[in-house]
Amino acid sequence: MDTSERLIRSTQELLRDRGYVGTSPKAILQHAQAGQGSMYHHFSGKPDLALAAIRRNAEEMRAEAEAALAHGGTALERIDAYLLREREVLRGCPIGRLAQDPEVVASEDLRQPVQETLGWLQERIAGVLADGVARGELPADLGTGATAATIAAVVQGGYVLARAADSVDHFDRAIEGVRTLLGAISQHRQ
Amino acid sequence: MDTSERLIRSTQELLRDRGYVGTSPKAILQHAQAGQGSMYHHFSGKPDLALAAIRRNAEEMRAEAEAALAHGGTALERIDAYLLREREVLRGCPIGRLAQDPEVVASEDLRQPVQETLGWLQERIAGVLADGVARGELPADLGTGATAATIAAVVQGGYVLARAADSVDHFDRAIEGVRTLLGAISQHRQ
DNA sequence: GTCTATAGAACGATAGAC
DNA sequence: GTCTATCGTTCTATAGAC
Repeated sequence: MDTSERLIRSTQELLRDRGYVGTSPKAILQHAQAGQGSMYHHFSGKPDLALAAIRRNAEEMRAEAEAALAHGGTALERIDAYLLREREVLRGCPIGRLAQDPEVVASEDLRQPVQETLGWLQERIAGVLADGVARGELPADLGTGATAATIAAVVQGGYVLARAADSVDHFDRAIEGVRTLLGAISQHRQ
Repeated sequence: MDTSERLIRSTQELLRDRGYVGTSPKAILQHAQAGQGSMYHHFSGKPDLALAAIRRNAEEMRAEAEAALAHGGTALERIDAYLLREREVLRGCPIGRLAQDPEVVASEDLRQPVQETLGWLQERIAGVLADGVARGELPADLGTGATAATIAAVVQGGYVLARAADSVDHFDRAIEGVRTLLGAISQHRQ
């Protein structure tokens, strides 16, 4: 693996674990086993390298979400596949994490991939729900956009509750709650 | 207002906006209009002052949540009062914010009030839901604990989605979705 | 209690040799 | 492309005068 790639991957890890303000170039260089010169040869500075790493994290998260949501079955089975997919819960969401970082939110460039990815996720979930409505699996008056936002929020909030309690159970419990609510509404269809 | 109080309140503001790793003693002192000596006279250092500020933020958040949840009416009306209470959404949750901070999570002392507050919140919501079940407003087989976790997670996740999009609408949409789901289940009672 | 001065380390970035 | 040396600043904390 070349140095540029090692730098990006190291930054992905550190951004996820410590956020942007909590990640120093020095820490990245140590993790990537690279020298000062390498980083400033391949990237213009910390924001540039971080942007590359955030985009990579965004691609990966999108691919994993898509893999779950593209499954066959009913709309609810596809949502379940997404909600129950494997996650490193206590490390937090590599993208959602950054929405809480003051310098990411303050920078149009750094925030853009975060906004795009979470926006895409909600639209993708809303599409799956709309399929379910079209097939008569879900009530016709289900607000697909609002429900999709709720599903995405439960996952993001689940990370928060789990990290606060230092326990994956708290994530699982929030997911269980929303799955129960969704299951009840599906049997409630017109 | 005395200096100690000004230091705590300034730290409350900065912790909420920038987190623990993003907040320096220097920034606190400027915000509080205090000198270097004052801070180290009243507090042993950054962690000590941060702990005082986190506890204060926790008290305040708890009081505001309690005010909403203690309202009269049905269980769902009380949950609604909580979900719809005024918030500075784009600033994020003063407590949930800290669950994403690497140094808060790494310190037992700093994480404790975060864990306690979010734990209390979920128990309080679960209690309101249990009241609703006892009164026949909600289905007997509602998992009150899991549902409470979901409600708390939607709020925390709503902050994340809103900050990512730089738009309060994204918070409101997630809240709308969970209110609709809860409303449907309440008419679904046995 | 509050001030200024200072400490040693880490911060993010640049320079210039190889 | 990568290295080491260095820059000016900020970080968190301490010292000592007042």
